[in-house]
Amino acid sequence: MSKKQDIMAATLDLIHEEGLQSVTFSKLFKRANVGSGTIYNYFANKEELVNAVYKEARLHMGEYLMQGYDPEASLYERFKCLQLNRLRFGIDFPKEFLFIDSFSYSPYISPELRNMDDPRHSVEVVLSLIVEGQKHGVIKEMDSHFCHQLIHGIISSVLKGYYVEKYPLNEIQIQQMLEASWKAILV
Amino acid sequence: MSKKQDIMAATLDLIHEEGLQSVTFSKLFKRANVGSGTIYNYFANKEELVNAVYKEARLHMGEYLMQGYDPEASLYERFKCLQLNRLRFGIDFPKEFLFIDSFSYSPYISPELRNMDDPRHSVEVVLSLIVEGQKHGVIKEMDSHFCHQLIHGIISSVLKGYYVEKYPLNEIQIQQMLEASWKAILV
Amino acid sequence: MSKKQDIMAATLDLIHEEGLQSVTFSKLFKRANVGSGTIYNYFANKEELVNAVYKEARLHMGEYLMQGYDPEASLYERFKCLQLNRLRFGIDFPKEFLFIDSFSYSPYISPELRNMDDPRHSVEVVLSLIVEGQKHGVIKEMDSHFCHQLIHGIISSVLKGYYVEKYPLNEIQIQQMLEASWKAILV
Amino acid sequence: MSKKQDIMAATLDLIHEEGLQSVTFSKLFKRANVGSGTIYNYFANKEELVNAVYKEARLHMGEYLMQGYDPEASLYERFKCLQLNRLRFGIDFPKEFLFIDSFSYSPYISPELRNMDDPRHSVEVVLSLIVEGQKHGVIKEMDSHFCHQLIHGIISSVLKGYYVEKYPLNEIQIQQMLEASWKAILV
DNA sequence: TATGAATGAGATTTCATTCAT
DNA sequence: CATGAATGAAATCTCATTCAT
Repeated sequence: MSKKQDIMAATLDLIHEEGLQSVTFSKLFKRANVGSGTIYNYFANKEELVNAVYKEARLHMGEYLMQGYDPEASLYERFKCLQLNRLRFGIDFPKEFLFIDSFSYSPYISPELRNMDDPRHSVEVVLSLIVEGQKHGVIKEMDSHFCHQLIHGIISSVLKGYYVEKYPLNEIQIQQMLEASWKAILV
Repeated sequence: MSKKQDIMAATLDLIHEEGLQSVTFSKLFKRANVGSGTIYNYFANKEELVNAVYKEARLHMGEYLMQGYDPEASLYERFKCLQLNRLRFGIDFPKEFLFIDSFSYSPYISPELRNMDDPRHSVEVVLSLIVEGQKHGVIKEMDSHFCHQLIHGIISSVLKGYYVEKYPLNEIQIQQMLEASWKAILV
Repeated sequence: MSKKQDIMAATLDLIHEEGLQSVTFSKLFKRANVGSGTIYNYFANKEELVNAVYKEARLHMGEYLMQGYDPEASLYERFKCLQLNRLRFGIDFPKEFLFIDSFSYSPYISPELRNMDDPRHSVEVVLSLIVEGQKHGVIKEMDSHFCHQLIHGIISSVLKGYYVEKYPLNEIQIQQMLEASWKAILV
Repeated sequence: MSKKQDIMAATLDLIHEEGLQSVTFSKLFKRANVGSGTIYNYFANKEELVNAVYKEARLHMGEYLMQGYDPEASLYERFKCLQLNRLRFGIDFPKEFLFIDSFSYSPYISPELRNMDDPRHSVEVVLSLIVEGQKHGVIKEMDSHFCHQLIHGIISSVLKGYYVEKYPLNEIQIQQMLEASWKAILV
């Protein structure tokens, strides 16, 4: 792995373990096993580093969300695919997921980055799925971004409870989550 | 307003505007219009200050959630009251709401504080409401904490989209949110 | 003496002893006997500090140049007063003099500062003295700034040779310098 | 041009533009268009590089000063030749001239280098010219080094005023400088 | 209580130098 | 010879905290 990757991975680890406000460069260098000046070959400062980590995590998640997505499948099948992919991303990559969740609404992340779409256009896909469902009279009429927030909010919240071990997250809960988020937006 | 209140208000303002990691004491003193030593008459250090602000916000929210709560009302009326109170708290006190939301899972807040209940027992009330609904066959069987996360996640998420001006949040959206969260957990 | 004065005096000392490029903050703090953060209460950074020291030295020299200056005295008496004052300033305050001499034409000093006049208007006095002498047919016609440089250049150069102990600088040499600079600009 | 020459030229340029204390190796490499390790093939460290640049500039100036010098010419002709050569060197090679002027008394330059004479013995020539003039009763009796400083000081000072565009430096001013420096040391 | 100049530990950042290619 | 990524010692700078007033 390249030094740059080492640094970004160590950054994500430390933010997850101790929170951004206690990530110092010296902890970072030790963790990433690089010299103290090395970071400046890649990032002008801490803010740029954190933004780069955020961007990479978003790209990773965007990629993951589209796994196995079949544009020809039924509306519900596609909904289910997107919701499950998101949940599984949160289960498989808790550090990335929590980091994105915490910083998406933080002043640390620039608004352009917050509103970025990814190469697989996962954001657009969700939004157009919602609009399509509304056109077919299956999903309730409402602002598509609002609807987007509804179904994602459920996943985030369920994952956070799982992360602090309020409950397990196995097939039963996964089905409950899926059902809840689908029923929430049906007409 | 007392010096102590000035300091706590300035802390919340700055956390909201720039994020905890960029709140420095010198910014705080300028904003609160107090001398740099004054804070130490009230708080032993920065962590204590932030915890005090968190505690106050939690108490404020706990109080707010129980406004107009009638234990004799119908299940749905009580559900509606709690959900609307929470949403309205987020609308009326965005700084408090976001602060609680961001730091509830942060290492900066002591675990005892994170798990605190308030004098009005708002957390317990929600959980027992869920259990009661399940006993009556109205709410779907699932872990009550899981269910709690579902309905709160919707509110948090909807509010965050509103905060970044993705959409307005007037009576129409409020009703949509209410309906969505109720349908999400019905049998 | 105030901390600010301590810092500025230590800066001048160190620049004189080791040159600007080897003045580090840690040497500065030790020499000035202040804590490492103290400087930032007074100067935003090193450049501001050096500029402040330069400005103070210029003010000091401007003050010194006008000592005993009698506007009613004869042209030569006034010339002599100004030249002697400048030379004596160089003898009495070698650190200030050399610092001004070295940095006046260095990119480190902002052009506004280089061209500053002082409250006693010593620069203007010299220039108008030259113009007056030219009007009376005593001093050769030439650009007054050019003439200014001629007579100051002699002093600077003589002082620098003295500083490295090429020769002593007692009454004999002082009279020789005075005579040379006067003859240099006569018609 | 060789890499070595590129590096030395870039060093002189940067010192002229920003001052020695802000010449960093990374600026140097970019300017000289060489890799960061290349310099160590030619110079052991920064100090050696700067000393090499100083030495080359001194040799260049020493060579230049003796241009067209005719040992058989009259005393004034020889004086004039040396003074004009020095002035013209300053006009044609401002970076070299200023660099020599600034660093001749700086601790960065080793003392042996500061006191070097050049292969054309320009320093000795000036000093013996002064002594000869005094023997013939043309130049006023004074320490020859002192006299040397007088006439060089005029040139340096006039050049520095010209560099910061206080006045032009064409034939008129050149003659005025020549006359002034000659009259300054006549009996 | 309230203040704010002073502090210094520790954070960030720079930059001359090395070394594998 | 030439390169430039990597280094880490040393520099600059920040900021929570103290303390005399």
